Amino acid sequence: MAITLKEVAERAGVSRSAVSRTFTDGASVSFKMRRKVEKAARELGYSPNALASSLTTGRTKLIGLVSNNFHNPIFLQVFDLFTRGLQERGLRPLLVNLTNELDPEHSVRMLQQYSVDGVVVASSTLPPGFSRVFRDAGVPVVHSFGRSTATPQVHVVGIDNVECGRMAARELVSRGYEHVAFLGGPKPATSTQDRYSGFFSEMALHPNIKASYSFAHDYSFDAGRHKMLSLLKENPAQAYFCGDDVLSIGALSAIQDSGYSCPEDIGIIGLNDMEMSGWENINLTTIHQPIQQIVHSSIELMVAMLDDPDRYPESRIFACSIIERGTLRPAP
Amino acid sequence: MAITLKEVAERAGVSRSAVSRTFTDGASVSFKMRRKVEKAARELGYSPNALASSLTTGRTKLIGLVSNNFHNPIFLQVFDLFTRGLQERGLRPLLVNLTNELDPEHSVRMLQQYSVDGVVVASSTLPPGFSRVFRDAGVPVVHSFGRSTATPQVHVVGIDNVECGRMAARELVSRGYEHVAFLGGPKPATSTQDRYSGFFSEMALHPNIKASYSFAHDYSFDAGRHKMLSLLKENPAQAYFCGDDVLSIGALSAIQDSGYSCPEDIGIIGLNDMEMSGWENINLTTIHQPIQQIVHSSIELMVAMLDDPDRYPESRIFACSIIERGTLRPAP
DNA sequence: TGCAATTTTGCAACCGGTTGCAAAAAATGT
DNA sequence: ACATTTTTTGCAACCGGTTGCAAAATTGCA
Repeated sequence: MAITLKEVAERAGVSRSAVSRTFTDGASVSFKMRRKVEKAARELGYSPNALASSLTTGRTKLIGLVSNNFHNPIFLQVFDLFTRGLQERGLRPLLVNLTNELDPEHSVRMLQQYSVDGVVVASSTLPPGFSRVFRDAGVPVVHSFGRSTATPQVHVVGIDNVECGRMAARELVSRGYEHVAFLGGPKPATSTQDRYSGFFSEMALHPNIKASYSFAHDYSFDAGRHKMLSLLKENPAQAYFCGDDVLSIGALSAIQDSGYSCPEDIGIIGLNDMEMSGWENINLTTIHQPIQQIVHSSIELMVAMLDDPDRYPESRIFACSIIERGTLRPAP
Repeated sequence: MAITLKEVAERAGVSRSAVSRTFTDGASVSFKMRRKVEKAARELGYSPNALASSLTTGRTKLIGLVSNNFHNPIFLQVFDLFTRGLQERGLRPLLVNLTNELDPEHSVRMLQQYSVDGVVVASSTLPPGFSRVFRDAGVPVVHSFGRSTATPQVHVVGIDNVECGRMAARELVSRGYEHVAFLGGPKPATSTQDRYSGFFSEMALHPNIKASYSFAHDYSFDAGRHKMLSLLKENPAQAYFCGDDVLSIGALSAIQDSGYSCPEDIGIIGLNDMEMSGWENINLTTIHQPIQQIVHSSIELMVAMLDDPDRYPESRIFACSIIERGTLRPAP
């Protein structure tokens, strides 16, 4: 068993409170006392038990990091940024994998049992109601990559997916395509819905351009490939705005395998700008989502909420931009 | 603040111990008592504080999941498997990102402060000494994807990298290549060293085949691409065994961009068989590393160690196999 | 040097649970 | 019905810390 406060106190010949105080900054300890205690602690190899102290302080510095997206490579980057960012601030990410978990209440209970100081929900496919459950349970929550609304009920940090849809549509229009299409991710995801509505609101301004749509059942390579293979069998569009990059890459592979070429026969524009999209043998034109900013901002917001749990919910939206690579033909 | 044991006890009109007992299985509680307590708990929305109980039981069910590899897509799968596997057993992964962390002691201290029940180190690039630090601190540790030795000092679960090197060499020999090469990952990584020595021990049996080597400074696309670009400028080999898949894909992109073609001009065999390697527009021939088995076995071992912390250290090695796709030319 | 103001220290209660032990209650046997 | 065994329950101490409060020690100032 590890060394405890009491043992240090005995060895240093002081009270337990004295030891406790030398290890809490801001406490009143004389220089001599501090030295005595630190010496004893060093000799014994003592380090305070964070969980025991959390009992009285009410702070664990544990942050639930909840996600359901463990198949999209962009989330590796998201986890990297979150874990490092949290660690730098002395917070500890307790990772919760929601895959196959149908009952959000279950995760809420679990995280409450561990007295997490806050929860970050990182997902674009979870319904807004999910993060609200945490809020209702009195746990500070930030929904990263969530849907931002004018009247947010929990803190949301992300992008304006409607605007991204418009942006993609404008880009395809400007390239002179006469038949464009939306190939979305999972239909129920808010990100899919918003990109869809943005895309078609823009296309409505161009009634002479044909615009169609379909959905892949997943933000995944296989789903994109599969859907595109079937689209290619019947009158495909000239260019597709795909749900995200990994879906786009699936679609690209389908295009190539079916004897078409991209961007000559069919154009593709993705969304996310994940690292891999820049690889020379993929070279995907895509809309850049500023992941780093989103994560940093989420952490900042979380830290702010730890001080003020009743902070008024806000939406933080970051601008996206088109990264031109090789999967759209040049404007005529 | 959350509901506590005491409040439930008061409402149910019983002692605190009675409440505690109804929530610890295996404890002696009469049916009537259990019902009374559960009713009160339900009405109050009580759920026990896991950290408080850990104080007396000495168990937190927290498992440190330590890694330094947040850039290799294969680790997303690793995290997925670990988090789900641990969750299924009622354990909670506390994620630690070691990127930029030079001092292992620091992480050890941090994990000790949180009284983790055990630590999984998931990395092929961390030195064996790193996981030993945990063992020395009295924390049960499993090193996944680590180097297995005949006399393990901590539990290791992984593959036989030396054998993989041999396997790759044999494969290239059998394909009739006359100049082969090893393009390793970071030189200090044990995985690199072992694959290197296996590769050359096999090639030593074929003195008439030219064999050269070099190292990329990282298991990454950029490192692979960069290294291959420079190799292509001077007398490249006919086929390369690359450090891992992501390195291979970087190398492939360099080959294609330099006007060579794969497998016609230059062959590539990778290692890992990550999901992406099977994508039709990558289609990499590679050595399959049974990640799922490794993770499952690591978790199993960890669970076993929770019951018996002094369990004798063992190495668990899983067989790899070649997955033939399109980046090696057929045997002559 | 003496006295008030300030700082440092220890006591003891508390955070939210668990558990050994003995008393109380229920079950069993005759 | 009573004695005996078994099960259930509550008391109180404990897990490893923190913290309000008052006593003790130190400091400042006349």
